[in-house]
Amino acid sequence: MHIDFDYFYAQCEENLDHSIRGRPVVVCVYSGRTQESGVVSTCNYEARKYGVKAGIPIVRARKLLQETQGVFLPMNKPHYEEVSDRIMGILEANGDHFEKAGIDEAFLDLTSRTRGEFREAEQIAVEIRREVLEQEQITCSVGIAPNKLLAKMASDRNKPNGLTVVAPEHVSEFLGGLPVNEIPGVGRKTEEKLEQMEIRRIDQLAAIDVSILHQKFGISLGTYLHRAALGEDDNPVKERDQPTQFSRIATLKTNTHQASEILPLLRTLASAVSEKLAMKTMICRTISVIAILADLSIHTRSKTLESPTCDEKTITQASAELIEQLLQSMPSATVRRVGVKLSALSIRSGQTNISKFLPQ
DNA sequence: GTATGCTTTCGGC
DNA sequence: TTACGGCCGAAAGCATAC
Repeated sequence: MHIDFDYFYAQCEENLDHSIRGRPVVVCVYSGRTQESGVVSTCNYEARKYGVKAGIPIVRARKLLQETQGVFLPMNKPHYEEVSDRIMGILEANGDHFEKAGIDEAFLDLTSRTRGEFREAEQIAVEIRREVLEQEQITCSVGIAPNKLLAKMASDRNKPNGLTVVAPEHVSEFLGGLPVNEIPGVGRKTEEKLEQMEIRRIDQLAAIDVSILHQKFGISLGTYLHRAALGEDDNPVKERDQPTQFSRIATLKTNTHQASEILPLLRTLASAVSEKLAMKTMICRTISVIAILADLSIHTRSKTLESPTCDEKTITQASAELIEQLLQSMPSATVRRVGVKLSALSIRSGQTNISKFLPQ
């Protein structure tokens, strides 16, 4: 089973202020560069009627909603995380295995508690939706299917507040007429490549020889596309353990190539992400910087340490060196946004190094 | 050639 | 027609060791 919280951030905002219900609600990420610069994070369905959607610039959403009583709100992520955590608790209690797949979605494996009976899974879905609505006033869309891939595609079918069941004997009719971009992982690039092959629907993809897909997309993606088109997926619902990376990214006031104009913001980001690492009592072995240029192209440079660290000075210093290195390697780069990413994480145990075990 | 590890890019939400 | 965030995880691409 896949559970997706409907237009989650905007629904949280509707619950914080009931007076905005029924009006277009747009949750925004303001970059701080100018009054209205930034993008739409998500919006409710009233706003979607006018063409507003995640990822478009805020100024464009303003124009689309200029004739309406549209509400524009800044993102309040800590609040959404609190609501999400409580809902995840409800979900976890209702499955044999639970997997959080993002702030607003999760998978449950119900195989053993329903003994594979889809009607029983459907009853559990009804119960879950009632409980989440009662406790948190959040509606969800749910997909029930033989595996994670199909469950996710099923939850997408009837949004918002939908419940879609795809029993094993209905898999091919469910997939048949859908466009290829309904397959998770098929974005604009893969869609275009398939379009060139005149493959638009999943049933057309299913009819293609797997060796042709290997040739066009490589073994990994080719095999995935072939199996997905047949509704095959054997990934288990698996509890996600520790996070694998932390990052902080922000937009510069003005674009620049000068390291001196980037370093103050970069240091702030390095400090913030170091603090997050320390708060989680973790250490990192790899430090990366990310630069997004004026043309929105993304470039990164990274460094892997001999021994992992959580030291803010070390992380700040490495970040500064990496951005200098990136700027030198791209003499014409005009930077718009910068970020710092920490990865190769591990849990910090009692000792910070092994020196006391080495011979003197 | 295969396995492994590191760097960079891609894509979802 | 343009406009344009901040995260995350995974895959791709490449180098090295055997």
